[in-house]
Amino acid sequence: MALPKVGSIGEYIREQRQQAKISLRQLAEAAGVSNPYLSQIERGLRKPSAEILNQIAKGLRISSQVLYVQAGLIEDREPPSDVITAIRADALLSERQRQVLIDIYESFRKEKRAEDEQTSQNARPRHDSDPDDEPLPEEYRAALEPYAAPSGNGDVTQETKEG
Amino acid sequence: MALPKVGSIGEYIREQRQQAKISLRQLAEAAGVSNPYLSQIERGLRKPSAEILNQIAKGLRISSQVLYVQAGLIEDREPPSDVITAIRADALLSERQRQVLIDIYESFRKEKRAEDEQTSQNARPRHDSDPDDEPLPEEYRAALEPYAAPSGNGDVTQETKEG
DNA sequence: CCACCGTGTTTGCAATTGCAAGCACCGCGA
DNA sequence: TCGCGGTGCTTGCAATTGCAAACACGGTGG
Repeated sequence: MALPKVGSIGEYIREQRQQAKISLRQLAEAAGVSNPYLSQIERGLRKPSAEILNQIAKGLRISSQVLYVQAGLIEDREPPSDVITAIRADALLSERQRQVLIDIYESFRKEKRAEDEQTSQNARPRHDSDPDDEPLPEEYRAALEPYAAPSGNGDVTQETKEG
Repeated sequence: MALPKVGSIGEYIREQRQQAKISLRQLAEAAGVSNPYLSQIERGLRKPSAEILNQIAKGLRISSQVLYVQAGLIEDREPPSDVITAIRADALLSERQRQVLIDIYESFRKEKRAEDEQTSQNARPRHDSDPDDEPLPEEYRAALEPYAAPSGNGDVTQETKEG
């Protein structure tokens, strides 16, 4: 199962909510669902329907599709094997944004390739979870600078941005 | 709400099925749902969950997103956001890199939307979700703050690294 | 004629969603 | 010491999903 567990959708929602710095009740009201239910969803005790998922996405002001993908509901779609192509095809990005995204992506690819060469052709199927293996190199920091969210939503357990 | 107004999704499924020239039972088996339930769905008597919808889409060999749109679950003018899908499907990225890329992409989208609203308020595609929803709660300002400062200088594009 | 196989539909019922009400805990001010 | 408002969590319960079993109707052929 390459698709994420159902529980991960809850974690993802919670991460997004905490990142937005809003309380569970606030999001519940914004999304139009009850607070206890949202609590259960976030802890993976309930599997929300698409309708609820959609409302939560609205409440979080994020794409519904992101949540659907997280929930494993949109994975069968033919994946554009090319991230670059997808970025270029996205008409909702400005030219500069597109360029930055492609830039970052290529940098990531380069870094990954370097890693790969280091580890030889030792077949490593997945990186699994190496959360803090190594921070992002400086090059990417430059690209991220205007947004300056190094941790993103990846790690909630540790606040890397002190002071 | 004893009468779900999801008739269109059922009709659409039935059309697609008949166009594919397969029986209800065949599609039910291909989709992994029971025949009677599929029958009820096609006649609009039941509102299928996203999971069922996804399986039906698979059985029909059509995009799940099309069904979601038909079901009104992606009514939010979700653009060709294949970028997310592509990023998630790209096995050459580490989990962390994927997260960062998606994060940046979403931030770009948010920023673009804000720009759009600023430039043209008339052509706004009606993003109001609920009447009791506040126009733009302050909470989200806090959420966007680390990424972009709308009030300040929104220009994010800095020459990344390449010349 | 009646059994057989196909179509789609109706009927109960277990399992689940989603919610209202309430619980436990914490920080703050009187 | 209380009360007040905030956080998230637990508990029953109505409403709904989704399915197994059985139904009605039509064609085929022994």
